[in-house]
Amino acid sequence: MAKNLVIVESPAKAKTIERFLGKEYSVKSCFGHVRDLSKKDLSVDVNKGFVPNYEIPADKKKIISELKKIAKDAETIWLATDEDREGEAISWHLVQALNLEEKKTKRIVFHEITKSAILDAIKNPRGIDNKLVDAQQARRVLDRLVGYEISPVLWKKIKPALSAGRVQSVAVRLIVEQEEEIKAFKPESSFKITAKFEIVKSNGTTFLDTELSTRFKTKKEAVAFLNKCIPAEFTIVSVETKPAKKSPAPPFITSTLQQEASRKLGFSVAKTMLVAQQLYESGKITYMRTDSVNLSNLALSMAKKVITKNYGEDYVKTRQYVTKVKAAQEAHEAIRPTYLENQTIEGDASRKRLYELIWKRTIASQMADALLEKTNVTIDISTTKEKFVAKGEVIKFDGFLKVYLESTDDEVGDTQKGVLPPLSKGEKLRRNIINAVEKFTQYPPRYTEASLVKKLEELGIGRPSTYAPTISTIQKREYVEKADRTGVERKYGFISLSNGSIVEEIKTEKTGFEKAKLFPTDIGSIVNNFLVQYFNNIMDYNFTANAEKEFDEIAHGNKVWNDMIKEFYTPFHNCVQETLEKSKKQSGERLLGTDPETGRNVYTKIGRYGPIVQIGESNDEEKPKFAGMRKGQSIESVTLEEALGLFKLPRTIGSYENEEMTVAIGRFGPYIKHTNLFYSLGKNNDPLSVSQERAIEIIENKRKQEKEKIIKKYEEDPSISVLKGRYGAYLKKEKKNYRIPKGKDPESLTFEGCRQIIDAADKKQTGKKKKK
DNA sequence: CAGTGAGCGAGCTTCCGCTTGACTT
Repeated sequence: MAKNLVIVESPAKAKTIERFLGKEYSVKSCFGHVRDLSKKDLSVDVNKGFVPNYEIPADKKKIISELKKIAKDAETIWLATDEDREGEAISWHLVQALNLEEKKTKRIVFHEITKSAILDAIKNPRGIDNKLVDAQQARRVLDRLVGYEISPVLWKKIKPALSAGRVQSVAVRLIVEQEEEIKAFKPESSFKITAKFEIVKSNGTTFLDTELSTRFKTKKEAVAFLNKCIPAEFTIVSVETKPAKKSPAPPFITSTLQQEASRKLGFSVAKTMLVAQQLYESGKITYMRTDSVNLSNLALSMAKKVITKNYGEDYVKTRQYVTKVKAAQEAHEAIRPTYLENQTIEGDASRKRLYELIWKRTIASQMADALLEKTNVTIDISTTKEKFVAKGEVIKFDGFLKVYLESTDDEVGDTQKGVLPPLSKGEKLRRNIINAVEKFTQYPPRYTEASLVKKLEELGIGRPSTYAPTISTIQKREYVEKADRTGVERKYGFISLSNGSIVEEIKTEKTGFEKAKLFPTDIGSIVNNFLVQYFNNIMDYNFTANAEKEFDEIAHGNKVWNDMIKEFYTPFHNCVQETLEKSKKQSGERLLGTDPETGRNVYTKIGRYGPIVQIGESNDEEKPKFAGMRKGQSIESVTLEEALGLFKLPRTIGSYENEEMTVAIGRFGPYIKHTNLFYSLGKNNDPLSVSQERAIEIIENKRKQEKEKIIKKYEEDPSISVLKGRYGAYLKKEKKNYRIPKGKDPESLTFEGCRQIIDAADKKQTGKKKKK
């Protein structure tokens, strides 16, 4: 048994450290937090100093008993959890959960996983910082109080199973308010003037693209300007060149990795984290949940070596970046390749692409600035005071641009700047073509998953480990949905002057195209408006930042954590009580009009399972009729006609094989029912208009697919079959699925073989149940 | 997997932050 037990949070980290420390040390991981408030109830004694009631969650029991056993025999236990608020608390919880003796226990910290950093840490142990632990307890208790007191208000006043929280509710608010701004946005148009000039030289003609420094509000003004250009002389009045430089972006942290992987690779936030986790576990990159842009000295010298070898000494510039994120806790390094000499790795396409992105970003961050020369050319028009301007940009030294350039969120790029032909002051230019194009102002951009993370980080809300889960929570609760919009056609004016004549045209363009953007749902808007009205301080964008200041006070010993919580809780709890008493039930009800058949009112509102349409009042003698709304419909925008259409279902659309076919919409979308079997209509078939022929086609298609899935059937028992599924071949008996053990060929599986697999699996299952 | 929705009332839902597998059809 080793004399020393070292406990870290991540098993991958444990493995690495064990190599550095040798036989005397056994390095284990505790897999993050080991104790938490019980999920069942509030678990905070609000009447007695907010004492938290911690327990060891079921999935942590095993690891705790294992650590207990090793700790008992060890001489010294080294708590090497992260050096931040949560990490300090994990160490404290370990002491509590493992009953560690104070004289046997030492707390150590390191920021980079290198042998020297770890040996250094071992030489400088300390005790647990109880003030920092208290700050974490305040954070934990505050989040519990907010989440577990407001959520039940929503269940009563809006709909069951909803949730509210310090982080998720503000994330939803950002999206709802952005959408409101977009709805209120009135695009304004103006005419942008561009001109192409000819430069005639003895060795040929070249062209110069320019833009007028002013835009015109109306078509009339634009036409008047073009008319003035017909007789005009165009003269270069100035050519200015000045040097400029571009610097590389800092190395990746969690949020910037998510943004760049989204822009450059099209990854969702969840996918980026999944792939990064795989790279981390296989030792390819450093830890992927970090808010620090810091690189270890080892990494800096490795980068210098690689850059010198690949691109030459001129391209090296060692840089240490300073973290801009205000709430940063900086327990880890930036995200970088473990071995910078590996420009690429083996593995599937996603891993390879994400790794290469990280490699480029890291290397570029240690490279020289790019040196540019910017040129501005101003052209005088003899008949009017406006000026044409040409802008050029030449790269004199590419520096870091050789490897990597950060992308931006703006989809519409500026006109390409490039090399300008040689020009001089006083030179006369010949007009080739001048265009006036009507341009519209753009509504504010909708959030993508990654740009929402960026915004949250700027507000200091959420942590690297929670960005991805938060994004998925607000979608799972159906507050927000990720969707595409095809966009609509829009007419715009186009006026052109060439060869002395002016031609006016009306052209069309696509606008409002969106891809994978976050849209608020009806429920999201209703919940948000309710929370903003009744819990304005929690919904304030500065609530978290202010709370963080108080956590810092606690960590510095200037404030007692229970006092801080009390100050918050007393008015907060009053607010909860008052809201329960005073607020009305929110259903987002909207009167659409009257049903022409019965004359009854048609409403749309939130029902127990989501948005519904209702015909008639609930206290009418005849019961009201209900229908669930379809995906893509919303309380706000649904029309009376669309709403009434929902009541045309279920409808019978004829028969097939002497059995009736009916079409309806269920929880999983529109479907056809035939002989008690369900066939999904999919996105492309409209349940209101789908024909008998098309329905039969769908049924036959599904049958064919089912047939193709079958690899094997057995005469002995027709309920058993070998099928082809998403994860390869599997066994099915009645409604249960079974895995086929590795090494067994599904094609040649005998009936007896199947029986054995099923029996073995069933036995294992009952065994598991007994254990529980 | 699959057709709910009023009202009645039981019993349930919920937070944020730290970390990974075991499992899927």
